[in-house]
Amino acid sequence: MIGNSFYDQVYEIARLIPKGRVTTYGAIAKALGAAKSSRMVGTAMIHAHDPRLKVPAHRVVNRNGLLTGKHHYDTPTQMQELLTADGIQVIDDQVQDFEKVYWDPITEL
DNA sequence: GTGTTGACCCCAA
DNA sequence: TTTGGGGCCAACA
Repeated sequence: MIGNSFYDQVYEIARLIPKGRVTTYGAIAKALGAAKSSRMVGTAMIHAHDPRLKVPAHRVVNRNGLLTGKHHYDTPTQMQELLTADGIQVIDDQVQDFEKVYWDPITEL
């Protein structure tokens, strides 16, 4: 059963994020035609914990490339380690070379 | 049913 | 640099 809710659209795009790349909440919201609803993208990610969704929430960061949602993981380093495992350098909750690893769902999709 | 909060973003002073 | 305001809307008390 595939829903068409805003959340499901967010999850759909999040799954398309290539390994070793990241995107932002705002970019996803904008790609869905709801640029001002970027907040909802973040809220949706909280629900993304459900393993059935298979959403790589760790590849979604805020506009500054900062890991704002890391506190929602089991451990404060979980998100950072997942990104590092993807080949992304993360120092002090900040994605390094953010411009290079940034994946724009609008341009790339 | 109302009020507050929040993994955000943009703009102004 | 920090602070404040507006917008969006789901989840929660």
